[in-house]
Amino acid sequence: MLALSLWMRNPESCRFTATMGSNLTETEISSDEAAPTLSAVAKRAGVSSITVSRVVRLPDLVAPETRARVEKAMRELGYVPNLVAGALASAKTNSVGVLVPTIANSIFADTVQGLSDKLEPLDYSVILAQSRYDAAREDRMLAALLSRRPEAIIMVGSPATEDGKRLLRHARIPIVETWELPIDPIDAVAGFDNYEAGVAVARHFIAQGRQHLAFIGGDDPRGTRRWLGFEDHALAHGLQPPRRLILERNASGSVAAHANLPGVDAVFAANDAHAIGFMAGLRKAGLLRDGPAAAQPVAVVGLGDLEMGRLISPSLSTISVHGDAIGRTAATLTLERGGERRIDLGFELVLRDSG
Amino acid sequence: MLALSLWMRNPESCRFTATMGSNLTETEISSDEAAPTLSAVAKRAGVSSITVSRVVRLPDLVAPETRARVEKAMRELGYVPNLVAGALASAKTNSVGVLVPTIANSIFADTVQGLSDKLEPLDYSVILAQSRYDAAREDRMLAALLSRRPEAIIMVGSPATEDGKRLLRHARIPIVETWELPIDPIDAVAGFDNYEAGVAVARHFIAQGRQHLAFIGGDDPRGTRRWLGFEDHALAHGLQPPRRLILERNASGSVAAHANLPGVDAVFAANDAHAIGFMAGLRKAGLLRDGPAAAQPVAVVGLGDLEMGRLISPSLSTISVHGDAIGRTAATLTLERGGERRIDLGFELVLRDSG
DNA sequence: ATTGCATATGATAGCGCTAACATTCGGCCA
DNA sequence: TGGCCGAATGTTAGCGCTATCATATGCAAT
Repeated sequence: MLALSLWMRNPESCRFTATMGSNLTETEISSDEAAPTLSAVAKRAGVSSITVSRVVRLPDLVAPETRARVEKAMRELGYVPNLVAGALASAKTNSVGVLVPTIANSIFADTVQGLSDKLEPLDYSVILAQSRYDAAREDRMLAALLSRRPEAIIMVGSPATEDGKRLLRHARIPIVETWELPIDPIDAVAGFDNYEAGVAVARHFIAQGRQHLAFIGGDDPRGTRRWLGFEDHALAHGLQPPRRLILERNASGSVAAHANLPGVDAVFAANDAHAIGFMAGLRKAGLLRDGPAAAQPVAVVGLGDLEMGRLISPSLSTISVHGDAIGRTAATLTLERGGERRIDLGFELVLRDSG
Repeated sequence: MLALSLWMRNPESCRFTATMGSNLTETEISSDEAAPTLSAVAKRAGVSSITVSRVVRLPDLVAPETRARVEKAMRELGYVPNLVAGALASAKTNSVGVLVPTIANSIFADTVQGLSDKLEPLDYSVILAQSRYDAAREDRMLAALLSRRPEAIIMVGSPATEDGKRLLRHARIPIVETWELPIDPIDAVAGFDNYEAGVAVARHFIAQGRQHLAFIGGDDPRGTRRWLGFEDHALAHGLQPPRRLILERNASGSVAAHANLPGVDAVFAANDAHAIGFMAGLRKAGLLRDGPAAAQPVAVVGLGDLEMGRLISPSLSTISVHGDAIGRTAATLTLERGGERRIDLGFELVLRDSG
């Protein structure tokens, strides 16, 4: 193999062997040549490079025998098209930028999964960036994404800064904001009404006869909208002002949360992880029953409908949101320019045993 | 604004206003011009395009006054560099391809998070692809990634097919395989020994006096390695052959699993989600205690150390694996060519109340 | 035979940027 | 005073493709 490899270093030899009908495979190509280009394939197949380009992109335009010859040359050289060059020449990158606050341990992963599943079969690539809930980093990431000239940007929420919004507005590509329904969207929207989700939970707690409500979770824009709906509805129905506890983003903090909420008999957690952490705290305090919601000293409702919430005991009541549907819808909105640009995917209050 | 916008359509007018010292911002640029290029900025600033290029990439090489002038022009035009063109010219894309089986509800999200956190500050972009545990799709995704000419590829596991391996070997870029320790790696490795993880759990069950072992989970390569270690160790210690139940990838299937495992008194679940699902089934069957491991009729150990496992009751014993550390290490391996190329990040058997 | 038209292929000119090599100009040393 | 150097800027020639417009060829319709 070494000898072969050295021998192969002369491109003419390659060509010669191929002409002689050897069935060289790409494994046998010398390893110190530059990656083969369109024109290398063209030369080997005895056609012009545009014909090779057509074999890759528009095979129907090429006569079967020519195509076969070119495909053979591509295989022999181990040709991998260079989409960077292709994108520059065609002004089409076939990529979409995706910006999420975080991908780890988060429901946004479902959204990324959903949109990838829709886009990958269409030969779009996903360029992923994370803002980590940091406005400055978000702006940097948006600029970084845009400089790769994606065909569209899909993001969770809206840009936190005016600079970010301006950047997107000037990009002249489809922009999809997700997981909320901004009043003044940049372009398209695929989400649900976080305020109404808060209202729905408050309404449920009130119907259940709960008196002292609390909200736990982050203070990101979506969490805050949920809180506002929750608070407004509780106040409108004459309850004591609900309490709001802002927690770190990991669920462990929520375990200790109930100590800071004396007298509270119903808790809306901004996401299921927090809800489950909070329930762990309740259990330690002897305030969790395996019975139905009515038997719970403290009712708990989460948001997200994690699979895990169905499995634990007591099972977790939650606002169910279809993260993957949001992703798929967002993908559709990037591909179709016409039609409705504001899609409310709604949510559902799923009542189980926790509250 | 409309009038201004129309008026601005004439580039000469733009230039004129700028010359007059107006503080136009990019919001005021007409919306039907093509995205500004380097040379548009250069023309406006009265320099050559290479100088603009230097202001963007090597600002120290440009005199402060020139730089200021160029930066002003960039701001006024709302210039966003075109990295596609830059990548083609410099043969450097500043991107890495990342291939995971799935990102939703999975520990791989931690790995993606970890590597992004390391790469994004260095101005690398992450191109994300999912194989969905499908060998054909994996090969397609690898080819798609490579055609974008990433500087490196980071993937979970090894390519399932020879074609995939060959593709990567010929790419002549750093390749990092993660979450396992292949005997014959393509290039670099950041993972742990799945076989030994299985051994560790079997050893623990034996020490605990358990007699009838079972393994539940997927039949992907890593799950299978865990099973093999588990099985080998159990057999070597004279136990009955352990049972293996292959489940769908969602945890719900595991809820019913114990019905198919009569007489089993210790279960190793290939991941924490399955473990928690299995425990939900045990609870329904009255086979779960809130006491310590020794009190459990059926011991359960998971893998992954999800935060949730610590929160539920009984708390979940698990093989702890640092997914984010795997990601960060993989990122480091893509950036540094020298040094150790096979990094075993190990695992830890964390014993809690479930087994 | 001529026209017309579809099919198959090619020549040419960029896409927007950067690498590599000039060039200019003042200052400083011998 | 000539030569040399570094700092600042420019010129040129691509990177590997694709859009666009030719150019051949065969064949049915006139």
